[in-house]
Amino acid sequence: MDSTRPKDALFEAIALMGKAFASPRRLELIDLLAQGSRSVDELASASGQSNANTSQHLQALHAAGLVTRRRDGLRVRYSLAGDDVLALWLALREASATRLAEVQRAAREYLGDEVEAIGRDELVARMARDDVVLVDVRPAEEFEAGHIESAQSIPIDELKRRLDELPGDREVVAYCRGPFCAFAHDAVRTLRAEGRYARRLHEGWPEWRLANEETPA
Amino acid sequence: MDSTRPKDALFEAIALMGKAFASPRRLELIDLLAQGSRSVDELASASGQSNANTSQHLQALHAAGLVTRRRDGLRVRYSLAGDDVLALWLALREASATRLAEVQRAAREYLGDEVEAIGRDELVARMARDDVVLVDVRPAEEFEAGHIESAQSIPIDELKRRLDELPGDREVVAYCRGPFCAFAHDAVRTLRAEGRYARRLHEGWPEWRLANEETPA
DNA sequence: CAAGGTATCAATTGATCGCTTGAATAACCA
DNA sequence: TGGTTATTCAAGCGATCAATTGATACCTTG
Repeated sequence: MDSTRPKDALFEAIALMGKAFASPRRLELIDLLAQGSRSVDELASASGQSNANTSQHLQALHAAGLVTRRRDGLRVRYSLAGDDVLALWLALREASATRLAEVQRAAREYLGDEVEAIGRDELVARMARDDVVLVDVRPAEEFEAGHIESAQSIPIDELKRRLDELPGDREVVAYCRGPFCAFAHDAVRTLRAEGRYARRLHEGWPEWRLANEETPA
Repeated sequence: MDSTRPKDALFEAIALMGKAFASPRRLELIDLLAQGSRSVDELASASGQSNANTSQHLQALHAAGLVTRRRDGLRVRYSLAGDDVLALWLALREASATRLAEVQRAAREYLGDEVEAIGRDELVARMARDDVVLVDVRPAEEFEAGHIESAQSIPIDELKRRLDELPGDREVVAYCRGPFCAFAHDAVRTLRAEGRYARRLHEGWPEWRLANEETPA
């Protein structure tokens, strides 16, 4: 019963996709693409890598079936291949945060002191009562590529000088790219330093979108 | 805003887990562990690898937080670290089957011609009518480690000489380790060659168990 | 058609990975 | 205690991978 050879081929094929998740650079690219499609040099500068290296990693991701690309004039825009890929990335990130002390430590180091958070259910309830103002603190292009319905866009860079756009009588909830993105943490700290009551949404736009796709309105 | 260094540490930490999914051997070990806990040399012989090599891969999986181990007398028994890890493996397998032609080809090669399958919902309905007989064709130890409630165990090796244990008036549904396990396919082909009406359950025991954990009875 | 920007290719280097071999350790048993 | 089995450790070799560099291909604009 040495039927092991064709079985090896199967696992080798699956490992083609697994290998794509083995490099920190590629994970960062996937994380960026979770916000929406991007060109090669947008991704290169966002991740601080050379164009050539970024292109190479993107091709690896493409070979693994994780991303799609299409030409757009001079540029090539890459996107995640589908919501199953996004879900896979979120599951890996979540599992690593649960199981690896290294990840928890790195996250604390990167995000700084924990700030008060709010869950999706509570946010939905508060929004129904028109009780909070929801702020998307990601860069404007990402907001335009997709955002939570009733949110207003104030990129984290501009938050300090646009404080007066926020009504003073309601709590502020900030969200950004996800639980490992520092923007919402920074926003909450900034707002609290100004004496406002602010919390961060525990999840980011990709998680929100995915949850709403699964249970369509 | 060169906040990229601590962020790199985060992605590097997550990649520690990603790397664990980059080797076909380790994927095979994960797949075996999805059936239940196993000792090192059970895993070594099941995967056709040397003990030392298997032990090394298991330690890599342990360092990545994907498996737990405990001594049991002379042996060390490894298990998956939790259902989130199982879900992650199933998601990777599913995504790779969707996105990689390589995987589809290897699966066809390994499983042989497609045999008629049945989904979970239909099976549940038929079982409620006591209309089918459900057979677990995995090795007996795996059946004992956990199985679908009303199933009877007939390992694929013994199926041919135990055909008379199956009532002749009902359809047979066979299941095994999962959609990429050949046992159920083989069982259905064997039974059809004997003139019985048989189908395979589209999923295996781990998928069934996980689905029932999520929506507890 | 030439110029300029964007993306990819090709070749190289150093680092890491995967597997083997042989020795060491741990638990059990007589 | 000494023997046996299961697992792990340590060293080594070949193969693969990640990043750099410089050159090439592709598309648009003038």
